[in-house]
Amino acid sequence: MVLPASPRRGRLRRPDRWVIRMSISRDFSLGTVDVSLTPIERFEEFLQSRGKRVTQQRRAIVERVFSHHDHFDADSLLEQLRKHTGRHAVSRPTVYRTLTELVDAGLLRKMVLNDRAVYEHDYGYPQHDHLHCQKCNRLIEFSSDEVKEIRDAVARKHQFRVLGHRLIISGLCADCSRSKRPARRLDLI
Amino acid sequence: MVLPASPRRGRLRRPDRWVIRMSISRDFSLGTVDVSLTPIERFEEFLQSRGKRVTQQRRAIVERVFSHHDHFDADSLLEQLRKHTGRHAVSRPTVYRTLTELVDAGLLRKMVLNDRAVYEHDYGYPQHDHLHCQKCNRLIEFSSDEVKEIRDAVARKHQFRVLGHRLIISGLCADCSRSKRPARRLDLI
DNA sequence: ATTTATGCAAATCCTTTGCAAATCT
DNA sequence: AGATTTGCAAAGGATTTGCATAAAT
Repeated sequence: MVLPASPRRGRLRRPDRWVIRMSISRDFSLGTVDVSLTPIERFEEFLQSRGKRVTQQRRAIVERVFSHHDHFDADSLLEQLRKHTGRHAVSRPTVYRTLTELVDAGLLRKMVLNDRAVYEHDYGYPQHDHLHCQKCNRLIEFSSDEVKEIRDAVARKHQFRVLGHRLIISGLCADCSRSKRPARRLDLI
Repeated sequence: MVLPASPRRGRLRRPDRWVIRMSISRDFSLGTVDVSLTPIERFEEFLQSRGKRVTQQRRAIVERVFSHHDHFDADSLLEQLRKHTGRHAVSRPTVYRTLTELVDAGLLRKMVLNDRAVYEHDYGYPQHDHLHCQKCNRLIEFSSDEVKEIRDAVARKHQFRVLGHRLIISGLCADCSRSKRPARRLDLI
């Protein structure tokens, strides 16, 4: 993902089995990510289990969010919805509210980069970590079993019950380290 | 440091003050941290190299910050300054401005936990990562050479120039995983 | 004597909330 | 019908900034 602007993609069909499309850099194969429910179905299940309702807005948001694999923030999602959903766009508060629900439902993961919340797919997507370019803001995903091993070993030693981890390696991506312009200050990782 | 129960933006009032419960756990020896300059000296050097001035406020802040090893945020620093520096306290904007300079100078590291910026010593302090308890907010420091090795290997593979990394393992600390109360939602790590 | 810093108040930015109207089940 | 959601406008909270004054070189 390159934070400020994000690319657009086509609409989401409804395949028998949901397929993840890629668009950002990724350094591991997805293999056959096998999830029995589509994100929308999974979300509806979640909503029902909590006595919440399946509204058009919630549906529109999940569809847009899972129409392509990318990192995004509330603003970019809002803009995508305006572009793609036209007059049925969703309001900003609803976007925020739904994003929170999607995280609760385990469909999205949230992280903070440069002082704003950034989301990425979680449901049906393999666990991974990130390289973050401080200059162009690009995110590169990578996966390392060793990280998880270290994590678990350290946790065990401290009798700590792991619920997750986040590793962000920050610096300059190949392109940016070639250019002369100075990098921005290492800020909020 | 035990961070306060995180007030989510806007929804809750922030507590007037939380108690900083002694310093944090550390799982590696400091060894003989060998730095030729004291933090204040180092900072003065930095300021001079940039044509900035050594003011009483900046001095007061560095002294307070390095008077003990702990994690802190702008508010707690501000309060410490009020307590210890009495009427010569420093204003909030100056605290923020100086904190930024200290990060630039390499004296402090900044991270975001529960939606607020948290700082810790960097100068003369060994590189390390954290275990973060989602329930009590405790931070446990640990050090692992392997993390750095993995980091560098991954970076090499991507021709990525590493400037730093951040690994936060979140979950429940030993104490909290014993207790019955439910953990808070995995939020902003 | 200059120039940079400080403090105050006000502004920003992202995010959340109160409430009446609209929408689900 | 009855309950939950939505959208709007406004509020919140951490952090930043404009500007006149104070302090450092």
